[in-house]
Amino acid sequence: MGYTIGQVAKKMGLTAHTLRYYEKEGLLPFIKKNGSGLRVFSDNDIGWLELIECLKGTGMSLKGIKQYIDWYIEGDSTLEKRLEMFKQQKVNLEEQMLQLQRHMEKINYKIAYYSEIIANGSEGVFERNKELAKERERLYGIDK
Amino acid sequence: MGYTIGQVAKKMGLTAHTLRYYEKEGLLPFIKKNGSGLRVFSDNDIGWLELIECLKGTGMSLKGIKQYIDWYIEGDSTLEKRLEMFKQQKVNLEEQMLQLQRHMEKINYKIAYYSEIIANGSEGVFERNKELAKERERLYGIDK
DNA sequence: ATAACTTTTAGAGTTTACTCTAAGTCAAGC
DNA sequence: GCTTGACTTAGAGTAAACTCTAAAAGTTAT
Repeated sequence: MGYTIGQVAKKMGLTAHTLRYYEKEGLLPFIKKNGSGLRVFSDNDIGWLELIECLKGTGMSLKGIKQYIDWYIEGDSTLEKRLEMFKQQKVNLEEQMLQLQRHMEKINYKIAYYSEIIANGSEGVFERNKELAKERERLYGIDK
Repeated sequence: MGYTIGQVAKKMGLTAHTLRYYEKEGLLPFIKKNGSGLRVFSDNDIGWLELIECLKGTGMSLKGIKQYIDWYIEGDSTLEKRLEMFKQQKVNLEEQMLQLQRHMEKINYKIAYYSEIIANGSEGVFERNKELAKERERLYGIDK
């Protein structure tokens, strides 16, 4: 129920430096310190870190995350703002997922292309492999 | 078939500054210049930019992208390396997509949570809304 | 209680990917 | 021919997110 900065860093895949940096930037305003000045992280703090990870991982800047935390601290008068923020983040996320799917198609094509020419040479590759030619046409006009 | 830097910037959603920067970093080694020193972008260059967009959008650094381009220029001896790179990028991409799905669950929960308490207040929210309580339990232990 | 390790602070430094400036050249419309 | 806007270069500046340093103090294992 009380963790050191090193334990949390390990658990969350961050460094202690980064955790101190986050705190300095106002992203971890609830962390307590013990009598000797050492940080004591609670499960609640871990929860905040997981939310930070989620928002950062969906493209929000630390500044944007801080805005959310400031709204949270401000209290119930900011409930709509916070809801709106998550709704917007959902829209962004949906666009990101579509984008990644498009990137996946391109990368799958590249893998198929390189596998083909490594196996059978690049001469007449699109005459030989019609599937590849079709996919190439669908994705580009010319391969790179 | 020949575009100015401004036309390409607009088309690709970048700035002319960024395109010059990419060229300086070795990411666009095939761009020609006309008699007066102005860059003339071809469809092939656009294709390279689309590949750069794909690799960048799947988390590769410009340095990593340059490595691929250098391998491409080096020729057939690097075919396996290039294939391996795309395979690795696919693995990364699959992990990213899973990650985004997990983030989506969290964000959907937050939207449901805020919608609920904006509509009906925060007192006894989890006693009132069992669906929410269940989802909360699944995702956390405690809400933030 | 001593050695080895972790944490503390303020502040400086680094990396990545742009982003802008200045001074000049080029191109298109009137 | 002139104006307006786009383009050129080298190089400086910026923003975000860390990342590290140094010196001191706290903690843990033997």
